[in-house]
Amino acid sequence: MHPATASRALNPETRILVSEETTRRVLAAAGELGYRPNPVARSLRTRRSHTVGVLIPDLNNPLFPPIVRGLDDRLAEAGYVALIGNTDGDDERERVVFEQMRARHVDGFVLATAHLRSPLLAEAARAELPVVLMNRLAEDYSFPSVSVDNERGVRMAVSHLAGLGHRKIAHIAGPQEVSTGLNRYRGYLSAMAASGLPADPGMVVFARSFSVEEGVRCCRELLGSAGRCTAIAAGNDMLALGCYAALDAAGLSCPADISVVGFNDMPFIDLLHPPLTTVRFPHYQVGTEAAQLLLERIGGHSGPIKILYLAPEFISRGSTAPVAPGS
Amino acid sequence: MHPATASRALNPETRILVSEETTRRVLAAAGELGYRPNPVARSLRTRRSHTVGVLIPDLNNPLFPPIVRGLDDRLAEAGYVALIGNTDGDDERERVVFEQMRARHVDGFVLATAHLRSPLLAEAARAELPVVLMNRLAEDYSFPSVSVDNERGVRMAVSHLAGLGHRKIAHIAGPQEVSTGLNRYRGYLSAMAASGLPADPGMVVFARSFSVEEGVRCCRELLGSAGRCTAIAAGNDMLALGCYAALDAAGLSCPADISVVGFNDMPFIDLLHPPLTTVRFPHYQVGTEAAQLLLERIGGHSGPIKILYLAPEFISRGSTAPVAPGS
DNA sequence: TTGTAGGCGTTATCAC
DNA sequence: GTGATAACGCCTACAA
Repeated sequence: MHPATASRALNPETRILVSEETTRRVLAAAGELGYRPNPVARSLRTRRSHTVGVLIPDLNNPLFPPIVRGLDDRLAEAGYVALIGNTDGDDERERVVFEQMRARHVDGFVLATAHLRSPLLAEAARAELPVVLMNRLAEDYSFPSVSVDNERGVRMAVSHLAGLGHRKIAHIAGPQEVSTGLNRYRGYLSAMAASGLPADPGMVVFARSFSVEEGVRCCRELLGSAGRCTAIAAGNDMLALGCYAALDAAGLSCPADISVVGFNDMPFIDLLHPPLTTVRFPHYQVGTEAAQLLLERIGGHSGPIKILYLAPEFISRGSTAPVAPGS
Repeated sequence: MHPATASRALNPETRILVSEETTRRVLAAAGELGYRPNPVARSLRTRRSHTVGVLIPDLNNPLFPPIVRGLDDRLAEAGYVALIGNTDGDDERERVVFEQMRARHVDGFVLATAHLRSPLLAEAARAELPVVLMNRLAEDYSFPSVSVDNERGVRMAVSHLAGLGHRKIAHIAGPQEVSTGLNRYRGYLSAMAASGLPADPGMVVFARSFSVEEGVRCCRELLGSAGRCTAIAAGNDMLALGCYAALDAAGLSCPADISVVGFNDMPFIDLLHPPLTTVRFPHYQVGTEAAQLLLERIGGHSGPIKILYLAPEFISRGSTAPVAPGS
């Protein structure tokens, strides 16, 4: 037989070069023999691995599973697979995993882990590989990215609280080296201004990480300060969970004494007592859109860099209530 | 230069064949040039992709992220990466994903998705590829596997309830085509016998899936039956969550009216009201051990097939209480 | 439309 | 201890 002809017949892209009759026979034979083209050999020849690297802090963060599924599903449609790397927010691990994936000749990267000033971004730029940021933003527009409009999300939360009569609205801000932390903080400031509420610096506490423990610590700090707040807009649901615990420990009740709003709408967060009022984040779509953007770049699309924002949705549940008359 | 020699020097396994001096020079040169061996070419030659396929039902099930991290971490140590495939419990999707991974020449599989009578297992056997079952069991010992001792776990739950004075202990059983569902049901039966409690068939309802909705349905059914139970041992935490909802809807309180025990100790399940009493499952270790078993098979280890059970741990929290005197 | 030939980067197997 | 050579399976000029 004629291996080259068979190859042409097997590959949908080159099939037009082959007579229908031959194609038919080749496909039939391939079916009989259970023939499967070897993607390794193909990769060696075409220098395409049909593989992309995905760096996230930690798959155990409930934020990520739906995002990863979105990525995976869209990538699979295009014949790609994702290699997932967990970095635990550690810069060194991040670098190592990135290098290992490069060594495996991934066709591109989706980074959900980059600190705003991470050396990884410079390295990625040098690599001249397609890179898409997810749930993070490069402020200088040097990389395509997909994220939720965090500022708008927090504004929705704050104006909801203001609408309930709250004036002393505190914010537990996430880490400011991370774009979500920074932009939600900005959203808080602008929302307070827009609602005509005073921007009291004592009403903001900065968490060192998006964790329950930090939420507890920050909430405790807020409770200890003079002129106590009547509502808390937390940087995310984890921090809000910390508030629940701290309020409980302080003998305060949510929402009777203090209202709490989260951000993300984590799975099962609606089952807590009280069910958490929060800002929903279209996790799955963040994944599919990031995959889409990356596929476009991999496909040689060299148009302008796209910065995609997905709209957040405000979810009103039981953790917010009108301000108590006494306050 | 001498490509073959360089190759030998670069590969730790064959380095002994090369003089120290040469090795030193090669490594130095490689360092200078930023040389990275191409794993694709290596795979083509050695027929090893250093890649393994992992099939799970759904990454969004909170059970899986920690398991996958365990797998990933152990595999990474050995220079392997995991390709994660979500099958959503669909036999056809399962087959397709499996085939695609085979086409990518994975070196082995970790299956967490196989129904007891899934055609996938036969296919896997035919493939003569190393396969490890995770959180599932092949009853005929034809595959290595890692799972929790489900029977023992449920026995711990039931004897805890019996110790609290409960005699009418119901069970919401998971799907019986899945080994976890089946074995936990068996555990319930044997525990009831061991505690000298009657095995009333009316006290068992079978869920069609491990989901909150099915938990609601089954719990409702239990509540509707005569001689109502005073405690429920649910097949897993999701089903227990369904019980919470159904009890709520029926105006009953947990644990005052009915005690509930789950299985898995899902993340955040301790934050519910009441915090769920459950059986902990060492998720991460299931992942690392499955990876270990697979690596052994891939490494040509051809000893007897290992069936590994990890011990469950009983976690007593607020959803169980002594039986009410009136009952 | 089909055949031919060379090469992708690595390593196994010789021979030296 | 090192060099030469072929081969892994596929793709793609180019020639026929």
